[in-house]
Amino acid sequence: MFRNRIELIETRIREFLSEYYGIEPPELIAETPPQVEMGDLAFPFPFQLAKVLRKSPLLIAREIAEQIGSVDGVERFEAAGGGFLNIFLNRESFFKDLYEWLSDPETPGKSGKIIVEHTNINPNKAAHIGHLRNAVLGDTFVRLLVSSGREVEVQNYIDNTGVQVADVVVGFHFIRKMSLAEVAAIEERFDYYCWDLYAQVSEWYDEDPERKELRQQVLHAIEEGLEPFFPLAEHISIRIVRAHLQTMGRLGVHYDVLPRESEILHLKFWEEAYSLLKERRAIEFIEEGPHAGCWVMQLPGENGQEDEEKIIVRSNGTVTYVGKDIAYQLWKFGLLGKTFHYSVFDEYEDGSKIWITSMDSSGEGEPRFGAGDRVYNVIDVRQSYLQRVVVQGLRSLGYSDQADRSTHFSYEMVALSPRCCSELGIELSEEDQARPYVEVSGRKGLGVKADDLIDKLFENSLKEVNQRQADLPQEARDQIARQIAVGALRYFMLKYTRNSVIAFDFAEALSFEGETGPYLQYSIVRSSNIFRKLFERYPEWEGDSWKTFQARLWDSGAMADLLTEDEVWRLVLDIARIPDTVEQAITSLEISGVARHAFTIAQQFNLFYHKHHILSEEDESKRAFYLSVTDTARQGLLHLLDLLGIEVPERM
RNA sequence: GCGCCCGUAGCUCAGCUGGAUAGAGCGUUGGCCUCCGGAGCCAAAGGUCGCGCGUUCGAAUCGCGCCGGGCGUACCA
Repeated sequence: MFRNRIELIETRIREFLSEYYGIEPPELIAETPPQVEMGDLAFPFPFQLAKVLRKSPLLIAREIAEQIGSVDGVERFEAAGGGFLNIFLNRESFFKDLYEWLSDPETPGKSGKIIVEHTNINPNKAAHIGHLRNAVLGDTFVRLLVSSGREVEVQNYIDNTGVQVADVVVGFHFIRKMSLAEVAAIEERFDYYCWDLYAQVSEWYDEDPERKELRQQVLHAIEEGLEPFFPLAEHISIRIVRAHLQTMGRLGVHYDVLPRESEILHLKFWEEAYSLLKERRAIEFIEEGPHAGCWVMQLPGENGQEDEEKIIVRSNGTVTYVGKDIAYQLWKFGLLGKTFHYSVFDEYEDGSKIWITSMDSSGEGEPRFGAGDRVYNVIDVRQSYLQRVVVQGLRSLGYSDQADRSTHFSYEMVALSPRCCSELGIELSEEDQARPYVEVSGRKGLGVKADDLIDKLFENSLKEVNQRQADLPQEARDQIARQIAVGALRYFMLKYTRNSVIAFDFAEALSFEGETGPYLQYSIVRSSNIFRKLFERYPEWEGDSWKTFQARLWDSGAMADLLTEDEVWRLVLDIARIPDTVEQAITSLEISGVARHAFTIAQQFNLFYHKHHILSEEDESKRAFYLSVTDTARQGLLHLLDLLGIEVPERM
């Protein structure tokens, strides 16, 4: 709604410039003045016109402000600074429109299915904080897309036949010497058990590099479906995937389908892609040189760089990981001529199902996945090179449209601060001590497990809730503590820009004060409390009946006077900017802006809350006005937190 | 070597496609509950925006070159 207004104003300015000066102006960019007192919009274009019109920018801005006349929705124009054209909106009509928009903020549907792949954790150990960043970013991005009317399919790829699973199989079979039955009988947390085992296997390899032969042997057996390794690998990966879904489920992260590498293998996706790649000369066979005997793809060098070769098929005939990824990407766009079968893997509380790929049809009701119009792969920045290869694969095959619609949603890793390491009891080398952060390493078992962090957050918030809400039954307190823990964690993962490395620090992650999820939740709880108390004190305002007082105010024409206060107006403007913020987050893949915007609004609201005592306001129309503002902030924040996947407790 | 990213307050980070006096949180210091809940609010202190050129009416933002740090660059995934 804000955008529409701006566009109307821009059109009018454009008309005026051509009538009055007879010129076509450059791009009109609407900015926000540094202070509300200076106006609601600022146009710097007079600076650019100065040369053409041979007048000072300030003079131009003045002429326009004086001559343009009245424009719909605009209170007045003003020349400011060295030559800005500033605009003051008509606050009353603006506020009323905003209020209406908030009652139904969703945008109409758009056609085309968007596929978002995220999480994608190797199913051989517990999830850690790095995986949390991926899942929370991916899940939030999905929420943003859905709210803007897009159809979205969420895929979580499972590499169940890779080396990482093989390593754990090696650990169980050769180190622990356990059978499948014995492994199945393990009662302790399986993902945690494997976390330690995987680290142990890595050390075991280091002691004697020849032991890595076992990995190859196991890997081969898994691919071929041979006893005893294949069933063991299957058991491990399925059990770990369940653990991962459980972990992510705690944060409200859901998936539609789990495509597995085993099906990609057995349904011969790669063979299909391979023949396509050869047929269309996207890859070539190398006769001599260091890559002799390999099939490689040419990567056009960026800005004057030399072309590079990326090996897709090794000289021994086996395919690299990227090769399989190209096949998978082709399938995502429905370009492979092959597809999976599916069976139900699990069901969420809301009744929606999560499907997993399978070899055979499970019968009726099998959904159709893949064949998207746009694909986003949420993967950390370290995989940029491989993602570039995948996209080049599509392009080389002649699918340049699909290549253009393939997006690597990249983000920086979560690392551990040295302080965090010492808190975990991890000893660092002097060299590592001096670093700003240390990479998480599953191989070394170095990291913070996702569930441990969530547990700790829950424990801390429960302590607070027990203090503040002692009268509530335990179950209710647990529920609130859970919501706060999730709110804190999701916000923490979203507040940083994508390409900043998070040097994980417990003190910051566990904070509930300042720029945190709980601060946002608290602001909303406060606004709810106002209404609850209102209904207690003024029964005639109960439910929606306060809106009759609001309607009276709106008709009275007293609104304009009440909206003169800049603090209130700033809050209103910030709420009106929500759709822009969301749209910008989608196009720039930068979600932190949405998180920050929510914080800004919450801050403004808290300021307003402290400045005005709403319930004791004697003047009914003023009271109705303050309630309208409260309601606006509340709706805006609820909408934003919904997008961020953060629930709001009843009390806290 | 080459490519990508980062360098802004003591610490952690914002700063939109260049725009008006560089912001927030934490921490520090000092205030604020006869009042809708203090997970809150207010105030103060704290900055050569890594350095140097350049483009521009205007640069934290764009270009080039340095310095410091990180990550990629495998017949690993």
